[in-house]
Amino acid sequence: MKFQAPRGTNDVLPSEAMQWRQIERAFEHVMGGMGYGEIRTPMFEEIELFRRSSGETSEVVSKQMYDFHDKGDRHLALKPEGTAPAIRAYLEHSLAQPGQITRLWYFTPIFRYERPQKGRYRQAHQAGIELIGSSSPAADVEVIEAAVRFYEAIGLKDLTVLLNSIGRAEARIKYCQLILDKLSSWLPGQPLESQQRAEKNPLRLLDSKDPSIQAELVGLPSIFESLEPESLAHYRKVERLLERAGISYVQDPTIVRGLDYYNDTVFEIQSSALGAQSSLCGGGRYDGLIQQLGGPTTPAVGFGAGLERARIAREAAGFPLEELSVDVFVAGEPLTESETEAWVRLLRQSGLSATYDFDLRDLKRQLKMADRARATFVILVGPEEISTGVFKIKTMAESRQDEIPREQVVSWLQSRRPRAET
RNA sequence: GCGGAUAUAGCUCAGGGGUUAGAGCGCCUGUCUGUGGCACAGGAGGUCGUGGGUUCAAGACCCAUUAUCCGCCCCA
Repeated sequence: MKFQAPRGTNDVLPSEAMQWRQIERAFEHVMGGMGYGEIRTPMFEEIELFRRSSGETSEVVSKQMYDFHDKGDRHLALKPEGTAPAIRAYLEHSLAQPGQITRLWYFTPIFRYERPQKGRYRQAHQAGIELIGSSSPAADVEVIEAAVRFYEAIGLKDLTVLLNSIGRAEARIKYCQLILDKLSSWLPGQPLESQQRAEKNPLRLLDSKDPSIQAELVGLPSIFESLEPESLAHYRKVERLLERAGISYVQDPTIVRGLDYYNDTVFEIQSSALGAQSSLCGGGRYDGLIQQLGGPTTPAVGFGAGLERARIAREAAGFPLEELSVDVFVAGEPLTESETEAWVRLLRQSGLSATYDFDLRDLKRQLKMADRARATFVILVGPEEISTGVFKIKTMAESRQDEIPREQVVSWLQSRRPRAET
């Protein structure tokens, strides 16, 4: 019996793990710099939390949750997204202070039972932020800008920010009716799939790839004509502030989001490197969610970013996998075994990474090992060095060798190491 | 959940019923006695995804199953 990782899950091996750490660190750094604090929430929650927040009819809740009953017969679900748990914790611990703004970031695995594809997995990782307590368009823009700055920080270019407004519930209902009216004579003969879609969320018909639907929708007025004046003004202000921030965007009426809690501003950031799963990140404003979860009426905005997709896009953009490396390989001889070990220990305690050959085979072989291990330096610890107190240090990439007195070795290495620990 | 493709060495891939299954890269060893990379020579490594079936004979054909990829759907 051979085991393999469950469908739609991935092992992350050391060289790829380094990419992950860079991405996570960049996220933490960007969000920290904007005044966000980290929040960590459990891997699973009461299933009801997600039903109440994302909406019963959303695909995520109705079909894709990993849910289970525990031994106490609690009905739980592995979290399929990051916002609802963060808000739950925000309310549970009374982080809310009247009139104050709360900024949170998180990094979490998420779970969805879906058919896997590149960029779509059953366990994925999501990083996101929630800006709670402001209804200002400036808050929307801060959140969008945070996402953009994060992608810049990890070196991704050629991204597209897609922006839309879906207004408030009443405007949305009105607009959906418009869509249904437009399709009323056409819909009855259509596949069940389209009909169900029309029933659950007519807005979703807008981003259908079916050309016949698109043909039917020609001439449909823009959602902006149905928006309440406040929503429209909010949207226009977001546009102006984005321009002022130097963030280019494309207004896209097909961005409607799959989770029910959004209102007004919705956005996605896309990369062309990702095939069908082109969305790197999605978010928007959710002024009704906190009340829905039992809190006071509180406006909020946020986004969730898929990190697998960020990593794939980064790889497609030509970022190579990092090679594992060590700073120093200590080459010794059987005669100098204890001194060799002592050097390894000293270097490690001095903050340099160091390894050596346990078997202390011949020098040629040890140099080869050092090469394989991508050591920056090799220090030779032989009888000669020990008696004279002057050590030979090879800088591998430059094939050069320096002779350094014992007491200067550590500082010599530290000052020449390519880059400090990241 | 629907449609399609793929699975052979650590990696990328050839082989399409008939002796001991191949290449490139990687890995190991030697040429090389305190000096890596390069070159040359040699070597290790495969129950051909898994389980059944057809056949004198299956890596190849058939069925099932698992996984990955592409499109739909959905979204991160």
